[in-house]
Amino acid sequence: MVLDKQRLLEERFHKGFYLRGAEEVAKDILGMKLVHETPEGITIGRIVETEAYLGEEDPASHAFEGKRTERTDILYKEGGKAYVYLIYGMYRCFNVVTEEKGMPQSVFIRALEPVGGLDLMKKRRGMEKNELELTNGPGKLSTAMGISLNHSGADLCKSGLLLSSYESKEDLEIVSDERINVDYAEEARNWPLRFYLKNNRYVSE
DNA sequence: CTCACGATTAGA
DNA sequence: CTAATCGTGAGA
Repeated sequence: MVLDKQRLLEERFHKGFYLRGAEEVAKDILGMKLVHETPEGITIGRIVETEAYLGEEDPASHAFEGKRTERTDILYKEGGKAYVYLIYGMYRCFNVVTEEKGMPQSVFIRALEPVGGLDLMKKRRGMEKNELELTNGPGKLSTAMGISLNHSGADLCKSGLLLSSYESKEDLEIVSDERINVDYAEEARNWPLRFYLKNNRYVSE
C-alpha cells in the first residue's frame, strides 16, 4: 500500500472536530480520507463530495422540526458518530453526525475517490467495475467501503471506521451547489449545501 | 399488524 | 426512462 496505515489511523479526527456546524464540517472534510478497517482488509477513499443537513430547521433533514425516531435518534447525540440508513430497500447512505448533543446536524458523504484497498472495493461492488464507478455515489461508496446498517452509531473517534487528515491537502477548490434529490424539501431544495471538489472525476452524476 | 415510501442505482 | 427491494414509521 502506498499510504502508511499507522499514520492514517493516528491522524484521525477527534471529537472536537465534529462538534461544529454541518456546513463547516462538510467543507472541511473534502479532500480528507474515509477509512474502514475490517477483518477483510482496509479500504480508503478521499472525500470529494458532501452535503450538509442542518437538522430541525432544515426541511430536507430527517430531523426536521425535531422529528425523532429510533432510526434518527443517533442524530441527536454528540457529533463524531456515523448515521447510516437504508434507502430504496437496497442501498445504504453514510452520514457523519456533527454538532453538540441535542443538535441533529449531519454531513452526507456523496462520493469518494478510491485511494486504498481497491481490490476489496471491487470484490464488494462486483468485479469488472470501472475504478471511476467504484465510489462515485452514496450507495456505491457504502458498498465499496463495507458500511452496513450496523455501523449506524459507530464512533468515528474510536472504531475502525474513521476520517483522517493524513496526506490530505487543505487548500482545495470547492464548488457549492444545491443538494441532490431533495425536491420534497420545499424552500430548502435550493439551499447551496452540496459541496464538491472542482473538476474531480469521482463526483457523482 | 399493515403498507407506502425513499438523501439510489443499474440497466433497458 | 423505470424497476428493484426492504427497513422504517405512521396509522389502524
